[in-house]
Amino acid sequence: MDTADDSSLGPLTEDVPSTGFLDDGKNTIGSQLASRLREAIISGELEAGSKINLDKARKTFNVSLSPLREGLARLISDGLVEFQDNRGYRVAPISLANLEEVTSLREELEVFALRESMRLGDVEWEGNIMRALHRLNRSERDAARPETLEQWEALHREFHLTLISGCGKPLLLHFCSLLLNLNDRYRRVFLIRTSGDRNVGQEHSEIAQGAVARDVDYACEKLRQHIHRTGTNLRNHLAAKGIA
Amino acid sequence: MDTADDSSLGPLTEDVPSTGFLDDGKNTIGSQLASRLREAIISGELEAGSKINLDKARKTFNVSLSPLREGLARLISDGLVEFQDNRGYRVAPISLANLEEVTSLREELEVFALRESMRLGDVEWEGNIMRALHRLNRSERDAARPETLEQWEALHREFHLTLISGCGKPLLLHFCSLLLNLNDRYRRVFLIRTSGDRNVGQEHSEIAQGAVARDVDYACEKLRQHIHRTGTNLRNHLAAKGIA
DNA sequence: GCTTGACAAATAATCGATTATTCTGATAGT
DNA sequence: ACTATCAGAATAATCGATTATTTGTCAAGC
Repeated sequence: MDTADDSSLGPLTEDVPSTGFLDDGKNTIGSQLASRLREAIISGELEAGSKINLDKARKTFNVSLSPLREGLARLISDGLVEFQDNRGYRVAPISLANLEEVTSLREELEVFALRESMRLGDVEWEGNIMRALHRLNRSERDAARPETLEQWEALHREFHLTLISGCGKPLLLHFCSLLLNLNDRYRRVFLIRTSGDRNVGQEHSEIAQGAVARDVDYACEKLRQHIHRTGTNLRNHLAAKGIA
Repeated sequence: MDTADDSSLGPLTEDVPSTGFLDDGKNTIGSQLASRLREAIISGELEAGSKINLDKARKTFNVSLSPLREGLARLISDGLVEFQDNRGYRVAPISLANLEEVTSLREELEVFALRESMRLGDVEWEGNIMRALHRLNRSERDAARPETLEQWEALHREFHLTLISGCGKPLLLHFCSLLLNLNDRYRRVFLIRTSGDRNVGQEHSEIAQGAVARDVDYACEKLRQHIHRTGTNLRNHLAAKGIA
């Protein structure tokens, strides 16, 4: 039980959006690998805690060691990969404790960032929220079609990041983005569909409405509850699968 | 004005504490480089914002590209180095805005971590604080002898991390450690000696006393003020040097 | 039976050389 | 003069091979 089952990881063919020009920094093999691996980990394609064998990965992706290490190194910053000298890389493990920390820190940091955004955000920020909300609410999650799940996840992530994008604190945004990554991995791996007693769409709407209306206490409390509920929900799913 | 003046960076000879055994993970060249470079950046030896020329660095440190990139990649996680595809690495720039964010986030995160530590920390945690405080207060900062500054910085960092080490949240500790790194760079570069109207030693003592006495509001407020004062102090020094 | 040590296989780290990309600055055209 | 273009230099990225370290296995000794 040492090596990840990477059977379904095809060779990398990054889907460049072909917006025409403007090199947005996904050019090197190392970068493409980082994206590919990030997706593989968050989606659960690479099992949490499993060792990443460099030689096998090299063959799987048809690359040399250098860009492979490069890509993996970046995922360390994301908290998705762990590393030890002379022992190589492994997919960051998951645990109840980790999930609870991620949830707790999201409540603390995302709410703080939302508060700051409401203090500092301008009209463009408001507009971005409404757009992100609309796109998210229009998106459908069909468990039968994985690509819709991926799409929803991307829009959901986008919504949460947009909410706090007005805070003017790059480091804080970075931390939140990181926590969101970790959180999304739990959802994608453990949550096929959201629990029945929630209307997640409405929760998002309430947060967004409160934010643009600058009702600080309301919006922050709604966001906190939203995060907390997701945490509780996920915790139950982890417990059901016997994960400590 | 593109390339860092790395003239004073000697070849790497990591001072292994030679505690005898127990490989604590500083064995590879990449790791040693990471330590060496981290120190060089925090101490200001490598100028903020300067480009890191791989070829020159390779010669300076007498290493090959692979471990050099490896080491630099780790400093990206620390927020001390920035990277762009095909354009290489540069020392993370400093700015008033960044200092203010670091200070603001330290107030938020370190105080939160202290509160959690006071809620969860055990007697060992208390003991560690008293030890760290004692060692810090015994250490002297003599501007004429750089090694005492380094020593003080290490102990100071140790004290702050120990304070919050009982929080049981590895990710939070990681964030705080990172912010402390960034903060220390500002201090080491801009602050030869602490401003006259402060008794930093007493501030540390008050925080520590409050923490072990579990006087949550007192300790947290003292810590917050401590961080805030340092921020203000540093901001003045930056402003005096005309840094925006 | 259990530990210890030596060897071999597997794996990670590093190197030197090669390829790809970006930067520079000289030149030609407007 | 000013901008655009292109060759050559500088620099970053990648590769394939080599070296170092760890892990697994098995036999000897207790």
